[in-house]
Amino acid sequence: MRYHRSDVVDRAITLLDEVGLETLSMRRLAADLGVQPSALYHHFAGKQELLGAVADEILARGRRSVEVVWWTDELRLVCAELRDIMLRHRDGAALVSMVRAQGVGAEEPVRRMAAALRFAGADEELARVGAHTLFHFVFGHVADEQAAGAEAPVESMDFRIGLGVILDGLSARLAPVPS
Amino acid sequence: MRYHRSDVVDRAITLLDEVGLETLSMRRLAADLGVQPSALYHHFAGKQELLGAVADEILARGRRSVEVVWWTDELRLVCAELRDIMLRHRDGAALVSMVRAQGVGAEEPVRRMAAALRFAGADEELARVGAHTLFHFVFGHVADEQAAGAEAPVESMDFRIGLGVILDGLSARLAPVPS
DNA sequence: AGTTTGACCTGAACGCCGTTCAGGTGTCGC
DNA sequence: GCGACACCTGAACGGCGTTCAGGTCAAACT
Repeated sequence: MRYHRSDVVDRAITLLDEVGLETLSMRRLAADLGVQPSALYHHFAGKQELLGAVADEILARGRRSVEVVWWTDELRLVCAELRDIMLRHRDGAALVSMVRAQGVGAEEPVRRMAAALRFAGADEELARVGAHTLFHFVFGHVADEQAAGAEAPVESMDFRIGLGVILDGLSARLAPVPS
Repeated sequence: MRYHRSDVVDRAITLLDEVGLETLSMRRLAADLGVQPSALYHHFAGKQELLGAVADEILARGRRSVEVVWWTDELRLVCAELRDIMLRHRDGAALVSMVRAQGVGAEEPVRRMAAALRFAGADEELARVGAHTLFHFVFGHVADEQAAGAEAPVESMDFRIGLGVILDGLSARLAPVPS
């Protein structure tokens, strides 16, 4: 069989769901494709780049368009959507966090949150800080859920509460109480 | 030379600062101590346990007592202190996050934050959620700083702002505006 | 139609890694 | 003096990411 870059990414995602991030190795993925490990290096410079592509593909697959009603609702929806996307794949949150921390992809979530904040009237600084704060909350929280191994609770109360806390804090900086 | 568990932990911390988390291997640590790799398994069941002990030691070394003035100041101080501790060691935040996520140590920061919140009048749920939210913010933020490789800015504006956002959100749930 | 290109792959090797195990050795309490 | 035990040796196992020189085959070009 002969593969394209996207075939390899697809199979990597399937394998990720089967065996988890820790067990997902170049050799294992190659064996799964019926190919020598060295063949993968024709498509990717290394494992980091592969995982970056996997993370970006996972994020791209979950895109939904959101009707904007009110900025805090929009951010709430974006965060809930990101949580759903992560919960769709084993170790999804850990993967995306890792990839973003190493600067090899997964920049879209932060960009989206920052854009929503700017749209809500935040200045550049607050948009940047707020987006990172939300990112660390959402992905940290979901990574915890997934590491716990438990099946995803249909609705996590803690997630809603924590998200509400941050949004309230942002709210106070965007729409200060009239004097 | 003959070593105790604590000697190994001490040397591991020094080596961590020298070579970083990625390069800190059992074999390298053993070579550094002038000992066979297998010797380490007399002190620790595996690498995870070693890293857990290292994280706990790093956290223990940074303990300061804090005079409580007002709960939001206390939390601000605790978070700033944790940030300082992490910045003292290469990849400190990444190490502690990893160790906590895998449940092999580093539970004190969350416990301390939760205790402070309970003391401020939070119920069990808000204390738990608030503590995790703060943890993910502090360690996520510092991990980003350290991954960027840049020397630690003496004072990070973004850290203060993000922390302020979360504390404001918590504040709203602890001391609701009088009607 | 014949030739060339280049995408995709092979097979072997290199130097790491964490971990296990059977057995040695020296120090400390009795 | 002696036994117990904390600490270590030395060798091996299986796995990892990565490199490299070279092979193959379909598609594009003349």
